[in-house]
Amino acid sequence: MTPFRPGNNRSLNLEDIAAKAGVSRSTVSRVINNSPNVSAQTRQRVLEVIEAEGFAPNPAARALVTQRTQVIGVVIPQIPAVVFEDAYYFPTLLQGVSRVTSQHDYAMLLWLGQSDQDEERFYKRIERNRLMDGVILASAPSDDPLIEHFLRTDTPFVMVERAERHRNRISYVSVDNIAAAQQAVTHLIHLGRRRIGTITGKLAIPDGRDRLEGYRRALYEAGLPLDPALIVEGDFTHRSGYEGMKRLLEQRVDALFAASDITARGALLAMQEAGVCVPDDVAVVGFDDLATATQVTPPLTTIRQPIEEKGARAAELLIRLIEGSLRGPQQILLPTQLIIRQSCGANKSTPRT
Amino acid sequence: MTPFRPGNNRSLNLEDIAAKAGVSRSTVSRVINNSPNVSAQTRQRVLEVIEAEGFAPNPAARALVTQRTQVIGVVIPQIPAVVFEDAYYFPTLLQGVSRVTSQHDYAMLLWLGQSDQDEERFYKRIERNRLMDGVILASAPSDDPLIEHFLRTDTPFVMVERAERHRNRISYVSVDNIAAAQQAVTHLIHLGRRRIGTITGKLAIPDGRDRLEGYRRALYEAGLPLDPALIVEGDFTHRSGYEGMKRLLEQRVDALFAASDITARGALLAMQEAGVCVPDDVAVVGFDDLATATQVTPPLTTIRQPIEEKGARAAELLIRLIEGSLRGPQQILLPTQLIIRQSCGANKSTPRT
DNA sequence: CAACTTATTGGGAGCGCTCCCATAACGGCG
DNA sequence: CGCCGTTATGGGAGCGCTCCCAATAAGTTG
Repeated sequence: MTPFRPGNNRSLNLEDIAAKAGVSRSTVSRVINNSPNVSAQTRQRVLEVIEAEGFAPNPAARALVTQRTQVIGVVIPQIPAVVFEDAYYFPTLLQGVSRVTSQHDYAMLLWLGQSDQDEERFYKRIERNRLMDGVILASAPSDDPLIEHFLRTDTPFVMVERAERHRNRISYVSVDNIAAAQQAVTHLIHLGRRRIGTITGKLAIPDGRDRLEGYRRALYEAGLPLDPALIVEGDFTHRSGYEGMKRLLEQRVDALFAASDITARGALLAMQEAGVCVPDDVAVVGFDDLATATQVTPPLTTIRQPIEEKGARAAELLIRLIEGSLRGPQQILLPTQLIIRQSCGANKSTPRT
Repeated sequence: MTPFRPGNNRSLNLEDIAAKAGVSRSTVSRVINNSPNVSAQTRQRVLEVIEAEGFAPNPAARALVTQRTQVIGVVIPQIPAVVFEDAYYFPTLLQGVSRVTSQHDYAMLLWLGQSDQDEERFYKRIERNRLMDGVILASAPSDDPLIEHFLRTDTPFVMVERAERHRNRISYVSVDNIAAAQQAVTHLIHLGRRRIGTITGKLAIPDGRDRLEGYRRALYEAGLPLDPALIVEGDFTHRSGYEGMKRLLEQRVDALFAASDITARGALLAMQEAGVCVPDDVAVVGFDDLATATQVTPPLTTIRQPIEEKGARAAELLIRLIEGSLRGPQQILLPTQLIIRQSCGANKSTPRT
């Protein structure tokens, strides 16, 4: 990396390397871009010079002509509520994205929405930025203006939630939240629970709505009534779990399906304070299988979703869309898994791990 | 954003805008760069065209000549142990960085170390990348090879921990971990605790070492013996808190200073399982004041450090170094605050917030 | 009113790369 | 041994911008 600094002697370019290797600019370019039309010995010689000089081509010059930057963007518009509470989720997702971009030699430009700040400015900055070959859009509400913009400008992008509004034009990587939630709630039903409450996630986000839908379907399939009083709207946060559970306790629920582990933890706290025993009085199932799931008492039964893989697959898909080896829209659902620990009461002896 | 796509009609450039406004390329450039030598009415006309067309100058072309990209990097080499456990820390730090880069119209390139993957490749990719005007280096071990590299290549960079090895050549933004830890432990001493154990952070990282040093100094100042058996080496993780506390309980400690809130939570869990009462049997003080501190029972007494501000100040400093309005090295220590809740036993009635 | 500033504006050069085309080198073959 | 298809190499053009300098317009002054 060689940014400009006062007095900086300019860094090497193709011509310099060419001179040192006794060839032309073009040949060096061919070597760097793995063009086949270079003799083995010439290639060898050039590579040696490149290595010795630690040369790397100027990405700006390259981008100027190729119209490619080898940079993808990751946009997370909804910082405050979601990211900070569910703090495990985003680093993990980013980790997955990072793993794949690294493999494919892309860099990752991160855009975090600011709660306090001008939203319009945020969007404008992203829309005007022309440094990105494509974008991963995470936890965006389904009416996010960027969706329209990317569609209109034909910008490759991948969402990490199920798309709704333009569902047949949008690529995404997600899990089957409906089926997963249904499995979680059905599990509670099989354990004999009948008054099952739920604290939902943010209902502006498909994941939140889908998990609620899964809850509904499980009750319906089991022929149980759908009691609105047992559904508390939350937003994935700890607080919404804590407050929501207080209300559900008044309804004398015997089980809880929480839309995230963080929310479940908030609910656990409320029950602990109320002297309610988990799982004997109330059985609990969470969602995500964050690290925190095993760090509470009792350890949480939950739905494991492959967050890191979600990020990785999204990045992979995006890069293929950018490079044209795949055409959109592509929609991928990754499998989830019900992880049974103690909080649901099905299992008295599972270890913490 | 207008990446290349097959069949894409090339996006607008200065010349196009100039034609539409009836001026020359140069004048448009002057308007965009706020050069004073443009008549008010010309400027007005050009701005209108720019707005109407949604034009933004091609950053690659601009970077090619200015040698500036308006991009800073954020490098976090130590993902696995630190980021995932202490998951609140990094999003918050990034949030702070993002707030400031957004204000100054910089973009943020994120580099996450991969646990499983070729470390050398990671460093090489960063060193070779020439898209960054400067770098923020977070949670790097003090012998991180990037430090040497940035110094050698004269790349502006800022660390968010106290620098050690080249301390008089490196800019950083941190908190006074030593003083903060000392305050925490002194607080325990004032509460009458005498067998105070500590579970340290990662000792390869200055923050970890400094917090241990603060612990030492507090004991020394109070004339208490320094018992090596009461010092358990950890790494900021929940697990190290859980395991570490088991060992400390054998030593019959009456207080714990944990190097992070996550670690404190692990310790709390171990004590809960052992039937040890907090704060009556063992008083606990953590570090960081993460959201989780108020979400456990009892709520954690802890040292609050301004993580978001740390990121923001680091970004601000970096940008000033890049733009030359400040010369390095600059070293900034932000204030911390002892937040007293119930886990130390000093306060029986504080609410959760 | 000529000479001289000063405020605007236009256009050439060049940043470092890729792409295209022209040229050179090289065998193999009739 | 001349001809032709490869294969390898070199150099021009141009991506879209900024910077510099020249040119023009406009205003000032002796």
